[in-house]
Amino acid sequence: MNESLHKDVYRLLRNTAKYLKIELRKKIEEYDITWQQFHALYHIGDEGITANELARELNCNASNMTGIIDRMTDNGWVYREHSKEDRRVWFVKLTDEGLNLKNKLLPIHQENIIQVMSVLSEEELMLLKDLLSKLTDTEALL
Amino acid sequence: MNESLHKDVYRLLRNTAKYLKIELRKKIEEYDITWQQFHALYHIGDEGITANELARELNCNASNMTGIIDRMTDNGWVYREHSKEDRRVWFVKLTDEGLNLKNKLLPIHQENIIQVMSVLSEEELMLLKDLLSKLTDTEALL
DNA sequence: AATATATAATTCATATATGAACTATTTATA
DNA sequence: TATAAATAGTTCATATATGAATTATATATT
Repeated sequence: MNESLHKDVYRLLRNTAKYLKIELRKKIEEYDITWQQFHALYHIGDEGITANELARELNCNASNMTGIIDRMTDNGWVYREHSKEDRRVWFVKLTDEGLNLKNKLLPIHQENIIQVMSVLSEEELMLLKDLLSKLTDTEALL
Repeated sequence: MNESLHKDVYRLLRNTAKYLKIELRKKIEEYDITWQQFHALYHIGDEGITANELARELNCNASNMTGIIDRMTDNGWVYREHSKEDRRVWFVKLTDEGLNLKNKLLPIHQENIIQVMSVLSEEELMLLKDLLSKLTDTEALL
């Protein structure tokens, strides 16, 4: 098999993901929130979420999460609340302002995603989904 | 059309790219070089390359490049050489040590890429390539 | 030639990433 | 129950990212 095909597709995959991110990110950051802070907002539900869970959702590590939550706290969008069952655990919860911002930005972001992905037909999207799933389902990645 | 399909595929695309990167990165960083510094090494040919061109190759911005080149210089892998035609321009060139490291790591990285991508058949790779190309070929992204 | 404009690279301020070490708790186990 | 091992979150050091402002130089225009 032509082995440069592997490299070409890998490069294209990385670049595509990166360009889509840049495109979507630009649109979100127009609303004076960083990309990662927006994603954190996205994953904080009414019950709150722990820093560790949030880090897992964002695919980032816990130490990184601390700073992001700190800055969001400074911005008035979230606050920390100690867990009663486990004194080690903090729940991150939305302030009213944070909830408002989330409710405002979420539909915008969803619409942006649909827009950039709409280049592909439904058949193509399902096909792409299958191919990508194969790549992440490998033992080597887990 | 089911609109959550767009979001699912977008998320999968981002996650796949991220996991592949993490996997490949881990293997490279075993050799005591950072991921970005390795990619810089990758793109510096015998004639050298300017900081701006290098930044474009790495999809990062020029201000970022300065620090990466600085650290690579500290590590003894590259040096800067003033252009004779244009005093604003610096060429980044490989030292012998940098060239040795590049020659050592390049085939390892290529092999790693082939390994993770080999989950897909040649037909699947070509299909994936087509689908991804459609996503980056949109006007919206340029 | 004098001035305005553009360009290459850097510096600065801020926000992520990453992994190692550390603190406070909790859970497991001898 | 005393102690070891595990866990949640933080701090620290270092390396990227990003965009705005700055410096030095080159090019275009009058």
